Amino acid sequence: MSDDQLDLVFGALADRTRRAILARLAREDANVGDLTALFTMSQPAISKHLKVLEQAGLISRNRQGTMRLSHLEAEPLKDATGWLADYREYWTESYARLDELLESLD
Amino acid sequence: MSDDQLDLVFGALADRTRRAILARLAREDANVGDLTALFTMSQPAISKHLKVLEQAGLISRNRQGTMRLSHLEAEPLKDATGWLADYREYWTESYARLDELLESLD
DNA sequence: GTTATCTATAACCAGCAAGTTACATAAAGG
DNA sequence: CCTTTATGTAACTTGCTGGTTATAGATAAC
Repeated sequence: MSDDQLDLVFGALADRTRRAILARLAREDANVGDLTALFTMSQPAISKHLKVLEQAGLISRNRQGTMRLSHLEAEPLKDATGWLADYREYWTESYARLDELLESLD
Repeated sequence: MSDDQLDLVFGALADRTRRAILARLAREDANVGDLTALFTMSQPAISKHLKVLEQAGLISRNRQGTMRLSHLEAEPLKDATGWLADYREYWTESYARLDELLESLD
């Protein structure tokens, strides 16, 4: 994954509103109105966040009537995880398998 | 991990210079001069990046004579990976084990 | 074609981020 | 002490981020 792409992905994840949007989209696709209702900010603000997420490749969007549904595209999250994984040997539990960590999060 | 902490960690990772600093520190601790030599920017700029990394918990620093050694603290990277892992079921290879991905990166 | 609904865009503002140069501070050595 | 080396801090500039309001554009319904 290129530095440019990592800039976009980590930059997108650096905002808690955008992380919350991703969490919402993980459950189900949503339109702009749905997402706006979740936060205390204006619809244009949400549209901007969606644009950032789209440019990072984290969501795709398609029209459904007058609405535009946002859909989670988690592939870049995998790539970001891959980047982070290079450091797993420096974690405290150096030799614990990562999926054990993952289990512990459930 | 708190939203505040995730803001700091992902924010720190959103800059390629800081990612490169982490990559360097993964090999060996380094002082500010060492790190400055790796980039085309001034020493104060590097000191600022180190401050950001320190506030995110990604490095620790201790004096060694007139120098200050930066040391990688990868625990927050584990936490960030944990956050990302919640989305692993949405990745294309939905049911591939994450450690298989990790192997493929070596 | 008018209207209503949903979303995008434009213009603006405040604050922060990332860099600079100049200078201050800390520790070690003669 | 005075100097040298290494690093931090202050002040400043530039540009981006995240929000706002107002308005424009696209689609569906009538």
